Amino acid sequence: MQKKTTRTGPRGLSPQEIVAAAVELMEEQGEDGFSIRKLGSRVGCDPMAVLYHFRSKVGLERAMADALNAKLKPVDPDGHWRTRLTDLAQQYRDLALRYPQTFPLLLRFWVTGPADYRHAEMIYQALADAGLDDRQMVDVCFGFYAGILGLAAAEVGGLLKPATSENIAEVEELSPTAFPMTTRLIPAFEQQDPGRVYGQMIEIILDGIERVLVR
Amino acid sequence: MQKKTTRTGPRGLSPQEIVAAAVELMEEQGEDGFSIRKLGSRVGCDPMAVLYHFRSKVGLERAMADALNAKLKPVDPDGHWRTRLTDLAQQYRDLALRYPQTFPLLLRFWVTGPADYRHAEMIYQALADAGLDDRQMVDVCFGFYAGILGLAAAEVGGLLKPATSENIAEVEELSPTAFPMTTRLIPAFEQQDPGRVYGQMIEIILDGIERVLVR
DNA sequence: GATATATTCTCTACGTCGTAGAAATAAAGG
DNA sequence: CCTTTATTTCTACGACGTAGAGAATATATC
Repeated sequence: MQKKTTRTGPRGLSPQEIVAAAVELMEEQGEDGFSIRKLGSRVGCDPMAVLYHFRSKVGLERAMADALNAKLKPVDPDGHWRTRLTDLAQQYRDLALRYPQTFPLLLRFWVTGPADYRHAEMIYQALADAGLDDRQMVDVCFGFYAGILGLAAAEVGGLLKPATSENIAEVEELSPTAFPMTTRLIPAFEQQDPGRVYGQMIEIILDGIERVLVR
Repeated sequence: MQKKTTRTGPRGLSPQEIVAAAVELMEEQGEDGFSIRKLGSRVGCDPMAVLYHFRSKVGLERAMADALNAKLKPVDPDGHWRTRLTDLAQQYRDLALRYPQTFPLLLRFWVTGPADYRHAEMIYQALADAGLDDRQMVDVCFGFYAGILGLAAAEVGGLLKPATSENIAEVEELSPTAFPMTTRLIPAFEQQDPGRVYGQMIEIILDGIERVLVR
């Protein structure tokens, strides 16, 4: 009779490694192809072992989001406040570009874990250096964060890409009288550059923050 | 013998009504509780009839997103450009608050359908009135849209809400030396107001747009 | 060392899901 | 009438998340 080869009991499965494998799987297969079962077979354990560590699929996804968040590096505290916020914003963009499939989780779980506090603290300090008062700091911090995540998510969603020829064809179908601006801007659509849009928008927000002071 | 009561063949099932019922179902049950099968039983047809009209669940979700988008009303074209953009931004906020479960679809399908063009045209015209050149108009339009959607999504995600006592307790656990700002701002956390954060951020963005001109 | 307890992992099974494929019905055009 | 086309239903399949029970290991207590 065949002896059962499956072994149970503690094997030192590390939650961190599971999360890392989960992010990898998500990037390879996308949200639709991502499942606890596939993840289990990838890390070589029963699917239920994953759930034991994270309680549910949602719990795992939360952990994945926090793992992404934890990849951000502290900004240089000696830089100008604008430089620091720009740096942080660019880090979010880079994160989104490197993990396009996983990044949207950050917009499902707006607060994911301890890493959030570190980033918020950086933003608060930058805004304090900018001269905002306490209430403004809190308001602007959350607004800034939400705006950045929206921008980064839009980029991985493909909104900021230069228009394809199909896009252009679609726009050319529009009535020039009903859509005078849209049709006029066709040449500009083809020359869109996600990085430029992103950077431009960051500048706009930082300029706006500066003007909070004089209002 | 019981006569089969199920009837097949055209019955005048309208895609629009299906989408409306889908949004309703999504609002009642949330994303997890939302399924084609439940939707079918709600509109009184076989689940596959739904798929016939929308090809797939994703196709249906796209249509739902576009249906939400189509609820926005044109802004008064005679208003100041700032008023128009503020109005539009507030409409997105209202939409998110009224359809919190469905709204996140807009961040999955960044461009959903024809309604998008109408909104984009409004933004272009406002930005033209603000004095931006063609390239700036396109860049800022997409950036503005992404930022607004991020803000609205953050609000329905609960990021902008005043801190709960559990939040506060969590922050109080942080080291005051490692998190000087965060701990200092505790009083401000309790007095957060989503509407104020949202409005403040819109102002910041509009101020920033204005300053694009003088750079 | 022996025993008890807690932790970690596997197995089995259940209900639900999206949807491919085929068949049935109705409407429209000849 | 017949043929074609557009709708709707039926059936069935594989995959999914996870509850519940049990097995194996580690750790604590004596």
